Amino acid sequence: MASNCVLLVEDETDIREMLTFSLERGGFKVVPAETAEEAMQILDGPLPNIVIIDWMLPGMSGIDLARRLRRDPITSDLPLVMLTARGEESDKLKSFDAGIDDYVTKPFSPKELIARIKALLRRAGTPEDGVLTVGQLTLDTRGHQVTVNGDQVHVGPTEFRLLELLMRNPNRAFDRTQLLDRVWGRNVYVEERTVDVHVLRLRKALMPFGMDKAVETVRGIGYRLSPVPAPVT
Amino acid sequence: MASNCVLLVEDETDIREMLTFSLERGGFKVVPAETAEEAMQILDGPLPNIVIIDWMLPGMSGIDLARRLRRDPITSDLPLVMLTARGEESDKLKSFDAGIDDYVTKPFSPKELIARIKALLRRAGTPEDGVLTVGQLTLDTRGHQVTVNGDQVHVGPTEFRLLELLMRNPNRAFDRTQLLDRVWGRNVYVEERTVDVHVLRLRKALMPFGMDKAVETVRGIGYRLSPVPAPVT
DNA sequence: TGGCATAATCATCAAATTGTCATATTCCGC
DNA sequence: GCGGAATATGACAATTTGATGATTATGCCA
Repeated sequence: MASNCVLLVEDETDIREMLTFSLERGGFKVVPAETAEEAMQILDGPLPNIVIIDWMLPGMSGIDLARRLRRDPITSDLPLVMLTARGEESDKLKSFDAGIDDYVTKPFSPKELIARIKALLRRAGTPEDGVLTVGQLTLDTRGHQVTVNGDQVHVGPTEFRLLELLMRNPNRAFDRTQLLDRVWGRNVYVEERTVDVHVLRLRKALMPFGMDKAVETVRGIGYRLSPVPAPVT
Repeated sequence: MASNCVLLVEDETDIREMLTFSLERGGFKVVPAETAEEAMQILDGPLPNIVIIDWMLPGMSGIDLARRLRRDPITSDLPLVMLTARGEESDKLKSFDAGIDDYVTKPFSPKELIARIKALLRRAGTPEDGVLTVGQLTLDTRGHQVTVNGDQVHVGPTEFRLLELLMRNPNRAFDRTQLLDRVWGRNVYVEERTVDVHVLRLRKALMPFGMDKAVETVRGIGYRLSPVPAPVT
């Protein structure tokens, strides 16, 4: 399912179509559902990024759907927005109590709804943004951690920066001058051979995991990180 | 700053007092500020869990304050709720655009505001019950208690705040500057080495429970809390 | 005002990291 | 296969960084 995907659970055809139109114009992919039951069926497949639920639904009510989604571990983290015609305070409180994230009363401006959805997505957004992945290798820039299949790899600060550069540019070969400039910093004088040593140390650290082959030598040029170790020729 | 701590930025005395009363009855600790400038000064110290900002403020406006908080890395993650008398759509859109999380128009029901705050705190990863859990570690922000498998661990106030920050961001490495800013407060001058000492004390306190390994040193960077102590490499 | 608990600083020791060199080893064209 | 160039590797000393205990300062409460 695409990135900005909204599951819209609304039984009234005209409102559903109006919202679908507005949301799509707002850059969202919309999957419509007419009932809570249909919504749950859809949620058996790939998850959307957010679910918008109408309070009044035939069959299972919106709030029951919300409770259900919160209870299921698979959907319990999904951002939920409740939509309703009534401005009753007790309804709002019940909804929040059921675990929804936001509540919008009709009539509402589609723009405001979109703004609220975006704010919610921003807040719910996967906090792990600093994670680079190349093949089996994982580098967490926030946590300063390198892992192979979850196993922690210990590398020194310089090797970490070196690997980070390589992982940000997989398959690209850097010569030693470039590496020195970008890892050590410009106008810092160190021997070019020093790069070799750090590449060696990086490989040694990766060796126990069989990933040392990922750092390839480009003879006459420098080094390159390969997602898949090159097949032996 | 206590667990469910709300920074309330509101210049009108009666509204501020009414809100303070309601919020405290709702289980929040309230820190009031009359102006954006005062709020920023407060935010130089330990951070609250959420900030409620009135749209209309003397001096710097509420929306400018919101923008400012979003721009500063230290406060950029703070949940923000905008409060306003006007129901103007353009105001709402501008607020959401400035990065706020929710928007409530006066007159509003205090109960709804509290429900929205709780929903936001839930979404933002700040548990309302004040209990953080990372691995076997448990930290109760309300009772100011740290436990490992139910056994109480004694830590001083500074160690407590330090641990709280780390537990709110497991697996994330902080350098000493960040820790000083967020645990000690900004513009407080203390030696960077002081962090080491408090980390040491925290580890010592956790040692009898074998959890001292959870506080990991990230050489060249700072420290990190790991849910599962890393296997020796 | 003492006394106590916590905090901050400092000095020192231990450990990790780093750059360089000397010496293997590998690669490639011939 | 040979020779030279390029790369890999192991060792080492200097430097940086973190850990730790002693010491002093600070704040709080009776």
